[in-house]
Amino acid sequence: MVKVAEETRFELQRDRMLKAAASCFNAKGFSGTSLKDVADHLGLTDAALYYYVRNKEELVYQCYLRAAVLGKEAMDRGRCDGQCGFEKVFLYIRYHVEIFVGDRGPVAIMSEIPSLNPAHRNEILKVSRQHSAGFEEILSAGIEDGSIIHCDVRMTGNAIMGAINWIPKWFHGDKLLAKKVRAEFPEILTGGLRKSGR
Amino acid sequence: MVKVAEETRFELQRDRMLKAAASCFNAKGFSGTSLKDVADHLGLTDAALYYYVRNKEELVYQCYLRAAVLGKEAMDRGRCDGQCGFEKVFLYIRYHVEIFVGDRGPVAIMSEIPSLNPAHRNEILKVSRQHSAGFEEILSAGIEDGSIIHCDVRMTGNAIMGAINWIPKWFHGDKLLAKKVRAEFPEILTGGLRKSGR
DNA sequence: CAAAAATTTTAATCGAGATTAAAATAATCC
DNA sequence: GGATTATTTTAATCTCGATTAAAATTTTTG
Repeated sequence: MVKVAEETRFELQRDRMLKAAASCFNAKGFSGTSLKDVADHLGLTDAALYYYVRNKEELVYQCYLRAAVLGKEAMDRGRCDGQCGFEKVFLYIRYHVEIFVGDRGPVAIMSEIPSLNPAHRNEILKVSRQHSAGFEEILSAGIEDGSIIHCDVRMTGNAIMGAINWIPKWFHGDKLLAKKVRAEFPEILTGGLRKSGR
Repeated sequence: MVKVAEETRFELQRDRMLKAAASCFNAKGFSGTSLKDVADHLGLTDAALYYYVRNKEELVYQCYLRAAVLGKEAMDRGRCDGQCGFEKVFLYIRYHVEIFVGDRGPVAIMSEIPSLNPAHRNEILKVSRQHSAGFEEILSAGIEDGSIIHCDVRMTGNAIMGAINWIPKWFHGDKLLAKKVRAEFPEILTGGLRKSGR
C-alpha cells in the first residue's frame, strides 16, 4: 500500500490558517482583517501565526498561492477529462467552481496582489498569467476542433475568469446556493461558446 | 438656454480626487494606497484631501457611490434604449463596459465594502442589491417576451456582473484594449442568452 | 484693490495593529 | 518518566500612515 500523503500537524494547522485567512479576507476585506481576526478563527493568539508565516504579507502570499494551485488543479483535470475543447472548458469550470463553493474553500479573492513584495508579486502574477494562457489554449483548441465558436479567446477568457473569480463576492457558504452554482454556472458560462451546428 | 449643470471648482476637484483614488485602489490595492499616493496623483498634499472627505473611509465610500451611480446610469440607459429584454441587457452591458474602459473611468472595484462604517456599508449594499435586482428584472422581462432563453436569472446575473466587475483587474487604460473590450464584451456576455429561434 | 471666503500646506500628534523576544506549555521521542 | 523539540502565549515595542490644528496661500467678491 502506497504511503498516503500524511500531512504533519504543522501542515494541517497551516492549511487551516490559510482557509481562515481566506475566509476573513473575503468577508472583511484585507485592510479590515487583523491577524487577531484570523487567529480568533483558529482559537489561537495573533502572535502564534508567526510560527507559520514570517509576516502578514506572507500570509496573503500563501493564500494566493493556494488559490493558484487549486485553480491549476481544476484546469489540469478539465483538460484531462474532456474529450473536445468545449468539454475541457466546461469541465474546468465545473471543477473550479466546485473548489470555490465546496469543502476545499473558501479561496481568497486576489484583491491585494499589488501589496505583495516584488518577488511574491511576480510569482503570483506569473502563475496567474499561466492560468489565463492555459485557458486560452483550451479555447483555441476548441475552436480548432470545431467544438467552440470562433471568438476572441483573450476577451472570452477574461469574461469567464471574471465571473468565476467574483464568486466569493456573493457566495458565503450557503449550501443550497452552492448546489445552484454547481448546477448552473458551467452551463451559463459556456452557453455562448457551444457550436450548435456540431 | 438651459443652465448647464456647471460644476463648482469644489465638485470638479472632488471628482478628480475620486478618479485618482479609484485608479490608486485598483492599481495598488486598498491597503497599498496611502492618502499621499492619491494626493500625489493630484499634485496635492495628503492633508488637502481632508478638505473633501472626512477621512479615508469616506473616500472609499465616495468612490463606491460613484461606481454605483455610474452603474445605475448605464442600466437605466440600457433599459430605456432597448426594445426587447435581450436588447436591454445587451445595451446595458455595452454602456457599463464603456464606463469602465472609457474616459469616465477608472471605476473603483468594490473590494472593501466590509471596512466601510455601518451606515455607509448598508447604503452601498442597498444600491448593489438594487442594481442586481434591476438586472434580474430585465432578464426576466426578456424571458417573458421571448428574447432570452429560460435561465436562472439570479445565477446569470451573478455571472455577468462578475465578468463586468472584474474588468479593472486586467484593464489599465490601454486604448487598443479598450476598443476590443467595447467590441467583444457585450457579445460574449450575451451569447448564451439569445433565443435563436426568435 | 481690500476684505472675505475657499483651498492648501506645514508640522505635529496619535493609534491601531504588526512584529518581536522571552517565557510557558504541549507533544514527541528514547 | 525525563529530555528534547514543537507550539503557543505573554507582554512589550515599534512603525507607518491616518488624522488634526493652525498658518499660509489662493481665489472670489464687492
